[in-house]
Amino acid sequence: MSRSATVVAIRPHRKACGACADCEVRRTAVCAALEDDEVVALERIMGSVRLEANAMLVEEGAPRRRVFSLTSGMLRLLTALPDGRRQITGFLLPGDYLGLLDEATHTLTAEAVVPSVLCGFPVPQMQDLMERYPRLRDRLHQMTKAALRQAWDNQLVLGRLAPVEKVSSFLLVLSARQASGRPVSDTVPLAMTRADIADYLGLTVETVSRSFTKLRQQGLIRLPDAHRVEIVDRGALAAVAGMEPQSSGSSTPSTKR
Amino acid sequence: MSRSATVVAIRPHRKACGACADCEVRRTAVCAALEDDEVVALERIMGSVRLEANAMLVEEGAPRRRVFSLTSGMLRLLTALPDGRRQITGFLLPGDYLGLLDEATHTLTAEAVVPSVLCGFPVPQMQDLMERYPRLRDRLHQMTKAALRQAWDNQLVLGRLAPVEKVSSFLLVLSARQASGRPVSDTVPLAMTRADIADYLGLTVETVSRSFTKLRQQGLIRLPDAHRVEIVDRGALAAVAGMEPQSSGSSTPSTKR
DNA sequence: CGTGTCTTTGAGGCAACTCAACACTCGTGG
DNA sequence: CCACGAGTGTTGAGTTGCCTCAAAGACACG
Repeated sequence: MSRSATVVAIRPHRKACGACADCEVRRTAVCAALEDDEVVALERIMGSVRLEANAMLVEEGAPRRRVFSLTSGMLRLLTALPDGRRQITGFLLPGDYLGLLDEATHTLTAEAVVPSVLCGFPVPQMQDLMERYPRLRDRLHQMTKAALRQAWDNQLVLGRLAPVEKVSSFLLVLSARQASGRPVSDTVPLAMTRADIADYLGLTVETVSRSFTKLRQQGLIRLPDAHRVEIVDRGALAAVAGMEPQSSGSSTPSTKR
Repeated sequence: MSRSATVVAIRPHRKACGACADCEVRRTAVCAALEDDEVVALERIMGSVRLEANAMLVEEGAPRRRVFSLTSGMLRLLTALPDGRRQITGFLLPGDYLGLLDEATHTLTAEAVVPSVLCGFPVPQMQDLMERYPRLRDRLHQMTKAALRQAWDNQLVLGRLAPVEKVSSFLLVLSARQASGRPVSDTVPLAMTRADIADYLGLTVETVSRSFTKLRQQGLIRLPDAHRVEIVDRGALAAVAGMEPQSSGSSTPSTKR
């Protein structure tokens, strides 16, 4: 079993590897709410966290002592049932925030999909900063709303889309999110495993794999390797994802009305 | 077709039927953030909205001119696919807020499940008030976080629970929400139809009906009539809902690991 | 070059969906 | 007052498609 390589080095973030000023996500993460001269306040309470692949950052139910901002890598957020079933609620990309819900304990487990780096902030001090800089609080509110939007979209995907549709939707959304600003590339890197995709979409690994194969056979995507997807026909993929009527070919996804 | 009886009477809320002061949801809705003497500001920009059953309040994509607070009745929030499939994202109970996401257009369709009454607030004036009363904005932030929590829970339900588990979970959550403060009653009124429940849980009406029957036959619930459920064995119901290990009887929900 | 993990593909079973029929409630109007 | 029809809920029979189980290929790592 490779899963599980628990906590991690938490270094008090000295000016070691370049400050916030030249951070990759300076303009997209929480800190985007602050001016350059204000960010130092954030920097002062900040700790740096490095995670190896599959390392667990926080576990569901654990006390919520710190909140995090992902600077590089990818995290999966998940809940697990007693019998082992998993539901991945979402993937965190660079710039995303961990700890939107200010409850006493974490409501989701967070694990690294690939080696990742985060900024960690002690909760009490973060609250102080939020009072001092209202824009910081506003930014978190805004990120909460974005997360809610995503969660609502996911409910549609989970509840009403057929497997092939789910995978199509997943690819399009991931493609758009990873582009994030830059023009969308047609090559989408899939950092996560099929098992993660399955647990995100409410399917099994086999069904995910078969769905990829179907999309490839229909010429909508190419699969140079298991962790890279080339989107060949974006329009058709969107149509399959159930985002457009487009009664084109004879493709018969499944459950309709 | 009874569905669709579009918009509604919007009266400029005179002091007709008692002011906010003696409102049912005065202490649970958005307005709970304001003192009695501050609420008048809210009252001044407020309009009253009455909906008959199945009337549509706002449609997905329509410009978001007003936001609402539900005072009585029940609303369903949903998205529909071009081919007619529906996913109900959630149900609004008295005290709940409609318009948490401040986007230009509504992201969800809102329809009345039963005759309902709401307070409506023009968006620009509401924003003014939020600047004047920060606690109002804080309250909305808090309600957004609660909604996010719910949406995350729903993802687990939709993605990983078997039909009977879904229905059990639904009953328990609804029971808790409708109690809202008061001690939870074991009799849960179901205002919505089986079709609504199905579209909420990602099932068909038949499967929902059969799930109710199973739970009844196992003695976990009683069904005095189609729209009232008596919870007989809360613990067992929670166990079925996948919230506890409890390897009791021979019940075999389905998809496990 | 083994070993373990991940991915893909195949075969088969079972559960949820589809289709269909019937029971029930509740207005409406004869 | 009762017949009627529409809407809703339940139950049954059959089918489809996803999951389960199994095995082999692909790939990374030691």
